[in-house]
Amino acid sequence: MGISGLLPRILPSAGRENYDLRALSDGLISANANDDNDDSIGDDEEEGGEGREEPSPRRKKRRRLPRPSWSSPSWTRRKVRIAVDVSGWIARAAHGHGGLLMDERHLSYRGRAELRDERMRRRRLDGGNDVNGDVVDDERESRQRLEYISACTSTVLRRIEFLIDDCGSSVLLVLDGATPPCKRDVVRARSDRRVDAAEERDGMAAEVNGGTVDEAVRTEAEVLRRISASNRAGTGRDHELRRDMVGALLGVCRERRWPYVVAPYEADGQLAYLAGAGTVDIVVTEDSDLIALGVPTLIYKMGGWNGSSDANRQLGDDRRLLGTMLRRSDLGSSRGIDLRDFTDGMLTTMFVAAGCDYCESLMGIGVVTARNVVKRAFHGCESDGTEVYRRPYPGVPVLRVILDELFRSCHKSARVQVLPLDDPEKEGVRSAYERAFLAALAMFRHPLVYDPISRSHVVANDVCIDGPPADGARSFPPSSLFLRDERILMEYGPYRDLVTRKDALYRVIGAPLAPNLARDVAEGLVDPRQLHEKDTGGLDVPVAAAHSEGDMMAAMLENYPNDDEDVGVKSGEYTSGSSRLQLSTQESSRADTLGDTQGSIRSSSGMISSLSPDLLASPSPKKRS
DNA sequence: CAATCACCGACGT
DNA sequence: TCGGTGATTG
Repeated sequence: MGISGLLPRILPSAGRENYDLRALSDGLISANANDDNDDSIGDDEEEGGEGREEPSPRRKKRRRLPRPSWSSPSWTRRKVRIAVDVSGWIARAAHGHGGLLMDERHLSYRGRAELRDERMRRRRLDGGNDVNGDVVDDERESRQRLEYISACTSTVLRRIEFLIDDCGSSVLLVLDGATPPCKRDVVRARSDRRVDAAEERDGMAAEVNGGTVDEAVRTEAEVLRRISASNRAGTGRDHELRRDMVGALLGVCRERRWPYVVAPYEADGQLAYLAGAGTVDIVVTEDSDLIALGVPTLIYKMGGWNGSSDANRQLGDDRRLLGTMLRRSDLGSSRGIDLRDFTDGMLTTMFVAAGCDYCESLMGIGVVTARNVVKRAFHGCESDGTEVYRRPYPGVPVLRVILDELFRSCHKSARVQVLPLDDPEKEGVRSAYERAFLAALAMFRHPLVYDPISRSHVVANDVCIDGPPADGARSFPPSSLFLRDERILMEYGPYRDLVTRKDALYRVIGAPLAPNLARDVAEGLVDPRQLHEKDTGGLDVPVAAAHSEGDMMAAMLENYPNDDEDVGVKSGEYTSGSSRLQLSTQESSRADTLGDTQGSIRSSSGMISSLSPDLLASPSPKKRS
C-alpha cells in the first residue's frame, strides 16, 4: 500500500464522497471506437473552465468532433468498463471473516482453549486413541477452512455482482501475481516482523497452556492483546489460504464467464496499464499507489470498507453502494496537500520519496517534505511562492537534485549517515538508497504487465533501446506526456541506464515470460509464485477454462483503440504449431532467467539490509527487543 | 509552528 | 489494520 496518511489528505477535498456507483449504469458516450475516450465519467456536462489546474502546461490537440447527434452512428453508448483490484478486497474480506476460521492460528486464545478442551474430551471418549481425534480435528478444520474461503469469496462476489448488475458495467477482475524482484527484500523484512509476532503469540499460548493461571483470571486487556497478536501473525500472509481463495474466485469467474487477469507481478501496474490503454475506464481499488500511476478515474472505499468517516457507508439492504471517486484531473483541488501542476511523473517521484512498497522513505521524510522537494526540483517554486517554471539548478539532473535534497531534508539520525555529500565514507549508504529509489521509480513507471491484446508480457511505457520488445510483443505506446516526464527523469544517467536497458530493467521489474506461459499465468492456470518449481509446458494445459478468455475479453475489448491491426495475427502465431517447439525452448531458458534474476536480486538485496535501521523509516526498528 | 513518528483505541462481519 | 493524539525535532 502506498503512503499512509495521503488518502485522508486528498479524498475529502479532491475526491467525491458518497458517489452512487449506480450512476455508472448510464454508460459512456464515445464518439467512435478509435476516438480517444476522453469522455467524462460522472458528469454529463463537460466541466467548463478547462480545468485551471490542468497538469499539462502544453496544449492538447483539440480536434473538432462532430456535433453529438444521438442518431448519428458515429456516437455510441456503451457500458462503463471497470477494473477491480480484487487483491485488496480479498485481504479485507479475509480480515472481516477471520472469526470463522477456527484453527489455532486465527482464533483468540479462547477459541484455542475450546479446541483443546474438545480434543481432550474426544481423546477421553476414544480411550486415549488420539489418532482418531486428530482425524476429526483435521476434518473439522478443513470444513471450517472451506467455510471461511466461501465466506470471503462470496463477500467479494457480492460486490462484483453489484458492479455488474446494479451499475450495468463490464467488470474486469485483476489479481496480484508474483512478488516483483525489487520488492523481495521489503517483503522479507515484513515477514520477519510477522515471524516475531507469531513467536510472541506462541509464547503467550504456551503460557496459557502450561501456566497454572486459569482463563477466568485473565483480564480483558490481556485477551485483547492476544487476539491482536494472533491477528498480526495470522491471516496476513497465509499463502495457501490466499491461493485457495484466489482459486475459488477464479473458479467462479470461469463459471460465470467473467473476464479476469492475473497480473504477472503487482496488480497496480496492470491496472494502470489497462486504464492507460483505454481497456478500462475506471479502477476500483483501495491502494493509493494507483494515484501515482496516473489512472484517470479511481474509486476508493467502495461500500465504506476502509472508512474512517462514515462516508460511503450506506450499505443497507437497499442494494446501494457508494464510493469515493477520485479523478486525476481533480487532484489539484486537494486541500490537504497542494498538488497543483503536478504531472504524473512528479506524483510518482513524490510517492517514491515519501516511501512506498519498494523503497522505504528516509527517516523524517513524509508526504509534505517529499512534495516540496519534488516541486522545487521540477518547477523551482515553493508551495506558496509565485509560480516560476524554471529549474533551480540548470544543468543538474532533476533526479540528482531530488536525491540530494532528500538527504539534506531528512531526520538528523539519518542525515548524519549521508551527509556531507562529498564524504566518500557515506557514499555506500547514499547509493544504496539511490538504487532502491530508482528501482521503485522504475517499478511505478515501467511495470511488467500482461497485454491482453497481444496476449503477452510487455513492459509498460517501454523506452528500452536495446532491441525490439520481447518476442515482438508490443506494448501500448507511452503517451507524449509520459515521455515528457521520462525525458526529464532520464537526464539522470543511472535512471536512464535502468529503464533503457532490458537486462537492467528486468532485474528490477522482473522478466517477461514466454507468451504461452504468460497467458497461462494471466488466466490463472499457473501460479506465478511457483513458476520456478513448475516446469511443465504450459502450452497444452488441458483445463476447461482455457477458452474462457476469448469471448469475455473480446467483449471487454471490443472498442479498444487498436492502432495496429496485425496483433490478432501475431497472437495467432503464438499458438501455431510451427512455433511451438521454439516456444518451449524459450520457456525453459526463461525459467533459467527467472532463477538468475532472483539470485542476483538476492545478492543485491543485501544492500538494502545493510542500511542502518536508523536510516530507514521502518515502522518500528526498535521492536527487536 | 509544522511535520513526522510512536502509541493507542475502535471498527465491522 | 486504520486513523486519531501527544512528543520530538528543526
